[in-house]
Amino acid sequence: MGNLRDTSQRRVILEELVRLKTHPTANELYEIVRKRIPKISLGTVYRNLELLAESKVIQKLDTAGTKKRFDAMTGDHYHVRCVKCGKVDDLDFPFLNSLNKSATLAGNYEIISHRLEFEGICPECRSQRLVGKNCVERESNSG
Amino acid sequence: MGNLRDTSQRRVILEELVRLKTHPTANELYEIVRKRIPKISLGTVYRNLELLAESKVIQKLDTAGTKKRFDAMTGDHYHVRCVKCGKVDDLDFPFLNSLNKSATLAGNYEIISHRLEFEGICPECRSQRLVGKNCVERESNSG
DNA sequence: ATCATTAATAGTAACTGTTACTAATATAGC
DNA sequence: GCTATATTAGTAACAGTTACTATTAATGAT
Repeated sequence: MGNLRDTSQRRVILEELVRLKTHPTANELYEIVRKRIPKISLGTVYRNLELLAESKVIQKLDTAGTKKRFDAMTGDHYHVRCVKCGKVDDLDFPFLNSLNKSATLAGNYEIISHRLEFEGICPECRSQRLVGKNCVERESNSG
Repeated sequence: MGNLRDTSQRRVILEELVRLKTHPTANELYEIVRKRIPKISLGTVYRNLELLAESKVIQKLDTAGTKKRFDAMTGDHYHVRCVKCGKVDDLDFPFLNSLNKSATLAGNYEIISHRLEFEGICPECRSQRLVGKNCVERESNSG
């Protein structure tokens, strides 16, 4: 883990993030880690998530909204966010390596990366719609 | 403008956003509008940007980073952010309408939209690099 | 031009999400 | 076990944003 010391807080933070598939915010992860380390500090969780992202152990998601999210899966891949319940899932979609080159040719920037995120309705919310429940749209309110 | 009253503050906020091509944050726009309305309140700028976005008069950009950005150009189009100087430009790149359908077929979500943003080096920073100046990377520090 | 209604404003307080500070503690290497 | 130092908990501070309320301005009718 590079130059980072092997503290129990850091290990538990990483273990829980690896276990989660929900790309949690720092606050959401903090609530989970607190069950195992009751005296852990929110600042410790924030700091460790940043450190682990800087060390490429995890990935920080620069997604829509004002909260940072984190992902234990560090390879290039896309995400999808449910506009009903707000859940963020991985999307098994081929990575579009050619996009950067195409975009460089299209304009006058030298393109080095892209970020692509999808929005949709997850299977659970889709099945609720079919049943006829009137799910009130919750997320995608950026305020 | 829908049900919105035609106040001078609202008109100036919209005029300046239309004039700008930099997809400014609320604070950046506030500094510009204050030159024309010295007593305008930051809260007024925030509230009007949200109202204008809700009324589809402008577009709110859910881009990377913690600050909201706004764009007077409401049609579907992509943006590119310079990793050197932080500027955000429009990218003249064909809108990938088929992405949503491809993504729906790839997974179990019903995809309804996507957001795609590019990162690169703008012409100005590219030309500085060629001249040999050591530009220290500024943005893309999410802290 | 005036009036009544009501949306909108300025200024301020409060909130959310995040980061910095510092005394104390834990890790790592010897 | 000791020393150096990274890391922590708790707290303060910060950045970005939104809510509150007395006051003001826009609007439509007359």
